[in-house]
Parts: sequence; structure tokens; C-alpha cells
Amino acid sequence: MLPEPFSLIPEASCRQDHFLAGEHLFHMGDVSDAIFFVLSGEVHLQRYTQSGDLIVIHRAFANGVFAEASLFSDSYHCDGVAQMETSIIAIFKRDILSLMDADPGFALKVTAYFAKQVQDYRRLLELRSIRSAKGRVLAGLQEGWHQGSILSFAAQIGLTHEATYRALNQLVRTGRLKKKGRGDYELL
Amino acid sequence: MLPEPFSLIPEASCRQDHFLAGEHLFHMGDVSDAIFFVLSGEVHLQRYTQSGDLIVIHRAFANGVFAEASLFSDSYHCDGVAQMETSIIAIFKRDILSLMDADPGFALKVTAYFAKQVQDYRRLLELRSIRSAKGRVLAGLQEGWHQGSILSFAAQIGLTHEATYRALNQLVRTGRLKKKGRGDYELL
DNA sequence: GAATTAATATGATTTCGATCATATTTTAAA
DNA sequence: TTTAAAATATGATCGAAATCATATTAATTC
Repeated sequence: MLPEPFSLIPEASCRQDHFLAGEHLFHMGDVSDAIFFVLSGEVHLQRYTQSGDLIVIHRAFANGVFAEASLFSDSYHCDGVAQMETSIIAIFKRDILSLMDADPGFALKVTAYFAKQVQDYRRLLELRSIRSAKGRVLAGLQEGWHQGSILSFAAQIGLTHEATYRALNQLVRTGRLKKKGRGDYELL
Repeated sequence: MLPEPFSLIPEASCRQDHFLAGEHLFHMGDVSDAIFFVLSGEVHLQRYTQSGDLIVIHRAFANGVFAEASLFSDSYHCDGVAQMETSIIAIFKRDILSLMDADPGFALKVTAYFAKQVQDYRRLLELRSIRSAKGRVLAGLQEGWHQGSILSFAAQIGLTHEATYRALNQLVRTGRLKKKGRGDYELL
């Protein structure tokens, strides 16, 4: 059920839960006691900037693990919000940490997870440094990041949805994309 | 020289090397045997898409560590290419892993290193989501990220240096900053 | 100490994404 | 089943940052 290395955690250290669209799994500042695995649905880790802008830090889909960074901090540093009806497994932080202490092999696998996160954020930053909407959308598609709605894709790559729709349209016109249907694009 | 926790690795586990512009440090698919620290120069981690487009996954500059993810995979998943004359220190993967195995304290520091990187990248992403140059420069200063040149500060926060100079000027005029000298600004 | 390069700075112009508006289609809800 | 809401578009306008240009000062290097 749970992916490596969290599959090594006993079931007694987990809790199943269910959320509706828009519901919070946790709020920024809450004491962190668990990391999460998505059974079905979609969860956004997000924060609001000083100016009130919403930024999506990470999108977790089915079979994804998220909020692992909370293992090393006392509280969550972002909101976790279900984007649709979502089922999750919460894995208790305390039990993960004690297993890491007892089993170096397990600890190593957890470290690999953090390394992967760093890699992902670097990619996202590099993508966001692409100035043109067209180039950014194309790169985002090539990275395979258009999985959910175009709206959430736009948020992740840091464009308005209008700019994203227009860039998609341009890419279709210049023969880089094929439009298979409403909101359904394919790379060529 | 090397940043924590890699400074704890003995020198015998490292190799200094030098590359000219365009030279490869490694190719995608090569067996991964080291992670890298940039002494000077610039290295791009990049790969080609199916359609032949070059995608830059990460840019590593002086004092940056990169290809840490190779610790946990048998081969490099992208090309590492020097963009100019570049000096690096290669830290042998095998020796890092064995030290992590032998010393749980070191292993924990490596984990903490990755966790910190995740936090840093999240902050940077949040800052970059601030649309106005003025707000972004101000936030960057408040984060304490203007330490080197304004040129490198501009690059970090994702603005051209011209936009950055103008934002600094605006912030001085609106009384948020004090200009103490050429390229020397102080928060108020 | 002269020459060269890099960083700081500002002016003029242009571009392109944000913003606001509106329509249509699809999905969810009442 | 009607209504409401969300996602997918596209049009018009505006503003702010990119771009290109040039000057000055500081730091290298020759």
C-alpha cells in the first residue's frame, strides 16, 4: 500500500482519513504530528504571500507522499488543502523518527526522499526562470506536469490561467502541440 | 571549504577537477560515483526532451553542491556541462554512504541538510511568486539575501539587474530603504 | 600606472503577461 | 431539473518589467 520506505511503518502508526474539496488537512502553524499518503484525490500544499497571493508549493496526487519535511520541524509551514474528495493515510511522525533511529537503512531511504524533493524544487525554480509563457508552458508539459486541470497547472508554473490558455493555443498554432479536445493537449 | 555536513568527509574521499566551457562532467546514464561542489564557474544539469529541446534542470554556481540525488541512484539522470571554465570538488559517493552508515550522527546531518534545502527552496519559490519588482526586492532584502553583488541578488530573485536597480531606487524614494553608498542599501 | 573588465546606474522603447470582461461548456449542487 | 459554480476559452487594454543603449565608477590585470 504505502510506497518505500514508509511501507516499513506498522499499520498501528497510521490513520486513514477522508476530506472533501476545499477542506484543510492541516493549517500553517499547526503542531506537526504526521506525514501523509494520498490514496485518492489531490492535495495542494500552499501558502499565501504577504500580498495575499496563493502559491502552490506542491501538488500531491494518488500514491504521492507529502509533508515529509514536517518530520524535522515542530509545525507545518504551509496549508494542506484537499482539491477534491480525497482519501489519505496519515503516518505518525513520532513513529517514523524512532524507526529512523533504530534502523539506519530506513533512515537512508528517508534521506533519499528529501534529496528527491530538492531535485523537484530545483526543477520548478528553473522552469519558473523561463520568462516567456510559451516556453514555460512547453517546458512544463515536457516535464509531465499537466496532470490535473489546466488551472492547477497554470498555478504550479506560475502563470495566470489566461496566459496559459493562450500559450497552449500558440503552441498548437506553431505545431508544437495537438489539441485533442477541450482542455486536452498532446505534445508532438 | 565544503559546506556542512560534507566538510566532515576526509580529503582522500574528494578529487579536485577542472573543466573548460562546454565540457561534460558526466553524461546521462553514466554510473554515478560522486556529488559535486563548485569552486568557481558554472555547471548546468540538463537533458534533451523527445522533441530534441534542451531543458536546463538546474544551474550550479560557485559554492553550490549539486547531483546529490545521485547518492541514491546508480546513474546520472541528466548531463552535467560546464558553461565556462569551472573548478569543482568531486566527493565520492561511496565514501559519503559508508560514513552515513558508520556514523548515525553524520547521516542525520545529511538528512537535515536536505531538509534545510527544501525549506530554502520553498522560501525562494514564495518570494518569486511576488509579481512586482519592488515587493520582490524588498522581500529579498528582508530575507537577508543581498550579501554579494546586486547582480547576483537580481539573478537569485529572478529579476534583471536593471529592474532590481530601479526597484532599489524606488524603495529609497518611498522611504523603505536608505542608500548608504554605491551598491550599499540599508533596510529601514 | 594604463588598460580592461565588471558592477552600478539610468534613459528610451517595446513587449508581453496581468487584468478585466465576457461567452461557452461542463460539472456539481440545490 | 433547474440552478449555480467551475473550467475552458478568447477579446481588449494597460502597465510594468524586459530589452537595448549608454555612462560612470570600481576592481582587476597587464
